[in-house]
Amino acid sequence: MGKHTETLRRMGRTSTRGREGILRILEETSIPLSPKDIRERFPEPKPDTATVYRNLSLLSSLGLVRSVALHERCRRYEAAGEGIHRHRVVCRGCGRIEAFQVTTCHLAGIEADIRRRFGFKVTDHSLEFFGSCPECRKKEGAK
Amino acid sequence: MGKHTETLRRMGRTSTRGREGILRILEETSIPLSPKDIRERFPEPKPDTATVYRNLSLLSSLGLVRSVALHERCRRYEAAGEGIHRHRVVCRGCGRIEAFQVTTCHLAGIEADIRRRFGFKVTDHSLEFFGSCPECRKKEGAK
DNA sequence: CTAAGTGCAAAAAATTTGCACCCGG
DNA sequence: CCGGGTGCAAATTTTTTGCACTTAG
Repeated sequence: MGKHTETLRRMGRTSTRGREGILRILEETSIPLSPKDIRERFPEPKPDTATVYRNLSLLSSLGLVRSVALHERCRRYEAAGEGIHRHRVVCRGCGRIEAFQVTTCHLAGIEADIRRRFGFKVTDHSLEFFGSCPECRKKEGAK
Repeated sequence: MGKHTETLRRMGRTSTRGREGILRILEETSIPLSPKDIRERFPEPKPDTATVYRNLSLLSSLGLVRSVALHERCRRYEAAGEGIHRHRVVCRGCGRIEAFQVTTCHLAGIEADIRRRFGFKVTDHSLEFFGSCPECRKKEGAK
């Protein structure tokens, strides 16, 4: 049916309104969304909160979605996929979030180092920046 | 009284058992702890959970403590300070956490870039790695 | 038809808040 | 003594779970 039916099918899962919806919603935004945000963006009838959580957890384990931690009370999620590799800057003042792509991730060296030192095989990383956006800096004076 | 009385005093705050305790506990561990972990490591009488939360939030705003997001249900905290700059590797299989220091953080370039592109002044970042530890890789076979 | 997915209600876990009492300076 | 800090209880918020009903394949 939807755009992701195939992908889900290939992974042995059914394509449902809840799953298609979450994937679509996450693809339409550049900043990660909380489960609540996601639910609210569904057209009526909105899926149950429990369904959103269950599907996020399933899609995460399939690698189609990834959780992003921005040091808030709740987790956020973003679409995950092949070439997708984004990072974020979060303003400590107003909470504004900007996303950007990094051309080459300078972290390959660190990952190799981790492999050597701990034997951990790194499959993923998360990198977030925090600071003040132009507006908040202006407000606070010459900080 | 305690080791941190001076620091707190200088920042216009009182030194109390709760605050000294949290700072001491976080300095004694290399992996970040959850509020619950922290409370449990207090000798009797343990402070109230609310007190732990209130103090973590205060110490965070003073920059003496920092929250670390490891994509779990709860936040964790670590001691923050001058030269302290640690990152972590988390095993997706068993949850084991290893901490390590990075000699030079390769991120200065990215931070400058963010400044140029968004006008954000980056004051901090968080970088976490996820993967499988040697034990979990062994268990799962030749992954 | 049948397993997998969903809604609904309730539980569990994490975090926050109000208020009265207590203690550090 | 006084204001900030704490305990205790209760409220909020986030996330999970059990169960009966529905639906995709």
